Amino acid sequence: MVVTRMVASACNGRGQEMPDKLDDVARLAGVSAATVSRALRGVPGVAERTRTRVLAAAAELGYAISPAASSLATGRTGTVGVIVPYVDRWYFARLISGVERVLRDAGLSLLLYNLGDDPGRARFFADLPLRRRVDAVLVLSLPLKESERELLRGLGTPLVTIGTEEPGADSVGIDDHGAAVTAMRHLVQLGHREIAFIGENAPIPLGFTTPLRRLAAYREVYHGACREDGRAPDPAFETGGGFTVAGGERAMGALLGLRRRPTAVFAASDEMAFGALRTLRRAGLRVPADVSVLGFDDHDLADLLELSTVAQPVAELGERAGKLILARLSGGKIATSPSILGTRLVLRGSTAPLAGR
Amino acid sequence: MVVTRMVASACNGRGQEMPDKLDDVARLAGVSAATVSRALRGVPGVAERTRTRVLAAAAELGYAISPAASSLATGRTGTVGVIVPYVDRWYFARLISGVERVLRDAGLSLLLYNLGDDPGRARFFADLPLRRRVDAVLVLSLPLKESERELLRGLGTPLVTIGTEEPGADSVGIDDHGAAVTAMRHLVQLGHREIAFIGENAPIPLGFTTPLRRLAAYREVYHGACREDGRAPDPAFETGGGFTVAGGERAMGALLGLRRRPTAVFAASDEMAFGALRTLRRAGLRVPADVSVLGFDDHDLADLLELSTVAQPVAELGERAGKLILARLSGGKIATSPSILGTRLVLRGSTAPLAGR
DNA sequence: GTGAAAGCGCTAACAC
DNA sequence: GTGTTAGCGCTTTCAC
Repeated sequence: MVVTRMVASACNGRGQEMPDKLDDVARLAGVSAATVSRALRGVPGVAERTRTRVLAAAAELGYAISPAASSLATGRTGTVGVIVPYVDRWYFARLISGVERVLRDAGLSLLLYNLGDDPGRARFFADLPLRRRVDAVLVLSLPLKESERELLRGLGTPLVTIGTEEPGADSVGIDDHGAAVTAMRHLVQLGHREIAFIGENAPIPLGFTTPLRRLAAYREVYHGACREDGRAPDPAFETGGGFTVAGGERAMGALLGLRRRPTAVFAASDEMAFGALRTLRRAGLRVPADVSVLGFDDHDLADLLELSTVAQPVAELGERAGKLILARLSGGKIATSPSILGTRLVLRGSTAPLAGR
Repeated sequence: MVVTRMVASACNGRGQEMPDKLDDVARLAGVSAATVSRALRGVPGVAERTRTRVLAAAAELGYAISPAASSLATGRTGTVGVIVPYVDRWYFARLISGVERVLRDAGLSLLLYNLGDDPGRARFFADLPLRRRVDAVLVLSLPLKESERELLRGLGTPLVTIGTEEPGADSVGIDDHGAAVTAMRHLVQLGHREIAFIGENAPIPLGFTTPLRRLAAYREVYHGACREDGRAPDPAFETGGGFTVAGGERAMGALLGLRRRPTAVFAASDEMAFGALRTLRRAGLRVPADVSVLGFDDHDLADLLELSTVAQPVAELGERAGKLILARLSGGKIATSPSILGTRLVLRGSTAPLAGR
């Protein structure tokens, strides 16, 4: 009978069911619950022999501390909340992946909150489901309204952001403006003067600032080039693609409808650039012979589509943010915020010198 | 001094710091803690007037229940654990997005566990960090070893899977085999006989079964077609691409190196098909004139790349799984498992009739 | 180095 | 309907 039961109960040879408590381990190890607690958490003040004995007992029972009880007693949760505007876009998925890796290595769990649409965002901040549920909060590429920021800070946990800077938060990001300027200059150096931009449509749905910074860089360089030539910049060259392939397609379509057509296009994301490529192809235009296209991100498929782009180290941004969290959590000192990672221009087949005319 | 403190403590005009307790609300509302608890959770047995009074008091204090204390008392956590092999691949990110949406709507939180590599996977099952941390577990497209399954079932929580069937778990998925057969038949009907397959390389890293089912369908149709013609199937036509673009590129390269070249290729994922497209393009071969390519998934960019493919409703799979979890959690009865969602063949520009020779 | 006891903040019986 | 009373399972002084 016993044998049967042991086989049936599987998994570790003992008929262990979930409800094992600290005291069970204590009894088995012949010590008090307090000692077990200390031993299991590796805090100093337990004799080595005792510790090993406790560990053995715990292992035998397949025991694991109850996070709820532990967190009630300590106030710590072992969890970090990650707030994102999207999870199924390349950039965000990649970011999450990077963050997750370092949190996991540190033994922390990741609670994922996707804001969804605007009502969803409002509900999130009204309910604040991560309140008292996390030890730290990470906000991914999502500029916060002041009220939202205050709510998050009111949580009393470290706050880290990627891609935006918020007072009271550590942040990691890239030099959006500088990278975009470099990209634009590349187009200008190729001889392009009629350069269009595909960025975000206003009003910006979830309030990104990134597109704004890239737009500013675009204007800086494009207007500068126009000025040198004594021509007027064309405001119709500033379009929005909503950071999606379909949006990029539409934006490019609009640009092709202009009397004055651009000879080069700078898209604030690769996905929009992909869309632009498609519209161009369908219109029978060749890239880069007829139109140069430059993206931003270095999406997994940019290489496949021969897209020239600005590469940013997305996974590393996530990892860096994760490490920042770990540092804050362990009370370590933080290097001067924000921490900026490098980008680089990756030239592939979608940009070329302006064809002489 | 008091004023200074209140200002410093910021955040909502009241000097409220995190540690608000049920009793504070009770005192303010002039009722007992038990009543507050009942009112806040919306359980029946509280007079309407009382409830509103309590709600008002709670709102005034900006009070929210402590999840840790609540979960210690009830045993419920309001959280579901989602286990994935990858988070930054299109299919998984999409799945997660779908699941998250329904969990969020139901007020549940999502704890994300990315297994990472094999050691990571081993560590995950050794530590089982979600133990006692979640009310249910969802496993995404990840066939479990028996020991792993038993560990998860030992958690005593509902177990739901997507893309795999596990004893003791509810599951949702697609008819992989049927969909792949349909895809292959399409190629055969186009006149193709030399059809290659890009699937998973053995040994399978994280143990997918999906590729196996698609491979089986490939063989069934391809071998059948060969038999009719009295030719021998070419085993070299079965290649592995690791479900990545780069893998697909390599696999296609290998296929082009064969003396007997395929006239059509069926890839078990769009990403691998993308890679194949690229290799073909680089080799100077035209798609579909020289080689037809058929994918599987209907990735966001399949449309962009004119890839014919088998569309599967990924987000819906996630949503369905989420709903299954909600049903289990509310003790509802579950429809006969597994629940299979439909797929459809999407014909775009990458497949065409075999050019007459 | 180890144990006893007092919470952590909530919920669930059980009375009233 | 509402209040009282025990816990839920751990951590943490404070003694020893």
